[in-house]
Amino acid sequence: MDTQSIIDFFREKGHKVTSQRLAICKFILSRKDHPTAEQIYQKLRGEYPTISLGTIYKTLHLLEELGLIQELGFNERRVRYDPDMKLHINKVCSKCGKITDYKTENVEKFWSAIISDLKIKPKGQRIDLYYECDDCK
Amino acid sequence: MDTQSIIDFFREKGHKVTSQRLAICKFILSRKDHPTAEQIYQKLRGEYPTISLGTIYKTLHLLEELGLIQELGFNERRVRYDPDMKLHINKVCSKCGKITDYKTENVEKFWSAIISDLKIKPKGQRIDLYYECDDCK
DNA sequence: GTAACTGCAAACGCTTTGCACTCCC
DNA sequence: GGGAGTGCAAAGCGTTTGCAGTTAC
Repeated sequence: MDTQSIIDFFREKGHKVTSQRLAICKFILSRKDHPTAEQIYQKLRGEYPTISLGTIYKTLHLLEELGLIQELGFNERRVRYDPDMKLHINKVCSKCGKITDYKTENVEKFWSAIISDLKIKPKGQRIDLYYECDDCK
Repeated sequence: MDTQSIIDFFREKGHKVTSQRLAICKFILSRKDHPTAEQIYQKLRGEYPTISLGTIYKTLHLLEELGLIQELGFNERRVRYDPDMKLHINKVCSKCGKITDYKTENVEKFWSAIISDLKIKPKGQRIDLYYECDDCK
């Protein structure tokens, strides 16, 4: 999603476009490591010295409402934000907490088999696989 | 897991058996609705009027360490506790938050195909499927 | 007897909220 | 110009921690 598409998207949905909102949105959508609000804050306060955690949270909630990101509660206290709304597996290292996304055709195939078994309309999903990553072995 | 097995299990692992610990353990292991610490507290304080939330949390952490239960962070603030450590899908209503477990042979096949693709030793998993339950439709 | 466990209350830390100020549109 | 958005600080709230008293073994 490029900058102009994001701007158009907000306006279509009736939300104003501010530089903070745009920066948070561009940042989270480009990340694959499921950052926390604090990490986003630390990263953006260089360019936007007056940005506040409150604004980060409000923007993230807006993005979730609009269906652009997903909140993932892991068993740390903090929530992480995942910009990938499509079917994928979060490979989570149970020691260091590092998260890597994983996708294959097999995931798609087997998931759709399960969905059709269940006869329900899925609204989303979240699949975690816990393991020990190479660095922690 | 019956009462005697729980007692034996604690002793084998070198932990003392107290009436509080036993009650918490029996309660959570029998539940399929992934209760929160507060719900466990409210339920048990009838029989154990002096039991404290601190004890509930300490016991739940012990049970997790021992591999008897799993902590599930959903996007509420509270953590839920799931006594089913085996492969299953948490069907989560995205409106009311109700959770139902689901298991089939297809789920097993789905997961083992993915595991063998990935060539890693899984240490656990967590699969959520979000939908709208009948009551919320 | 003593080390582990409990209960209480205070501390913690992430997240939310309220409100005056600002800035898109 | 007006209402949505921001920034700040305080409040909220689930969870953790410390410690004195208690209990299992």
